Amino acid sequence: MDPTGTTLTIGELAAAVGVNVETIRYYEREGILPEPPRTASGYRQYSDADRWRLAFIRRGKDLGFTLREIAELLGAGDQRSVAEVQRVAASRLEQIELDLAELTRSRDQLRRLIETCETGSDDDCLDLAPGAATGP
Amino acid sequence: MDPTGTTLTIGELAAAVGVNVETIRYYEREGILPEPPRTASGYRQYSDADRWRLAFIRRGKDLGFTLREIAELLGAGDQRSVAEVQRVAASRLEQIELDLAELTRSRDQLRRLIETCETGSDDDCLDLAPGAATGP
DNA sequence: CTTGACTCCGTACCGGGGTACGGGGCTTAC
DNA sequence: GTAAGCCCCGTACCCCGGTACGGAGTCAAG
Repeated sequence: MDPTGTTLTIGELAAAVGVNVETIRYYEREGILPEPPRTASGYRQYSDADRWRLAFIRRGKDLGFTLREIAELLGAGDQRSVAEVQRVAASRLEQIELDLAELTRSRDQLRRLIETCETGSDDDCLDLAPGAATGP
Repeated sequence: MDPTGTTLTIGELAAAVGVNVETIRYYEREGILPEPPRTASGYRQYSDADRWRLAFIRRGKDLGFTLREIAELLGAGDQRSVAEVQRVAASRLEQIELDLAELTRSRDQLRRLIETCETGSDDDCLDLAPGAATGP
């Protein structure tokens, strides 16, 4: 099947990009990857453009974009614009900053809890509670 | 029903702790809250100990523990120990540090991407790609 | 007594991102 | 020709922490 190597089977594409075959089918179902042409016997035939698209999706995921955002970026075919990438990236960045702040707060609270368990009262430690009422 | 106020209905407990009624039922199903005694007609009767337990769960969640970890901490009734709290807290803290590191990496990558979109080549921006091949 | 708010229960569903299964058809190398 | 290893498809299931639904029973206030 295509000994010139200009098209890829789903398994070859998966291996090339480092993704599960089922994942590719899932992306297709979700409309994130377009339906490729098929051989006479129904096998999917992927092109280099598809390989690029899939790698793009991976990069997007690594940056923390959701599949919906990535779909949006890949969205209207060649309508992808620098402005759109900037907009989505900025919005994602904003969310990350929020998540970081929250996680940092949790981290600090946890550190205080551990400190309390080491040097404070057992009751406070067992309550997980900075300043709460003592247990039952 | 119990005008002395020594027990709480599920709705009262929910209001007292700031939680949805369905959530309490869910916690019970999951074994995180014990099954309370019932009135003759089947209504759940919660005690102050339950109120404390539920508040504990909330605090635990705020600290980022999973419900399983919280169940573990509440686990063997009064077997809760300072050592156990420290162990679970330390393990959670470790995970948080990992998450923070990963999120920070994403943030930095995103900042670079936005920078590229502002001042670099459009192709690099549209690839989301620091140093990748250019698109189709 | 009636009305309205509360409670009961089981079950299904949400989002996000896939993974797994199973019974069949195709291709390829030996 | 035959066996291994792909690929097809639909469907169900995973985690997590709940939320929603809907019909029936119960409780308190007026």
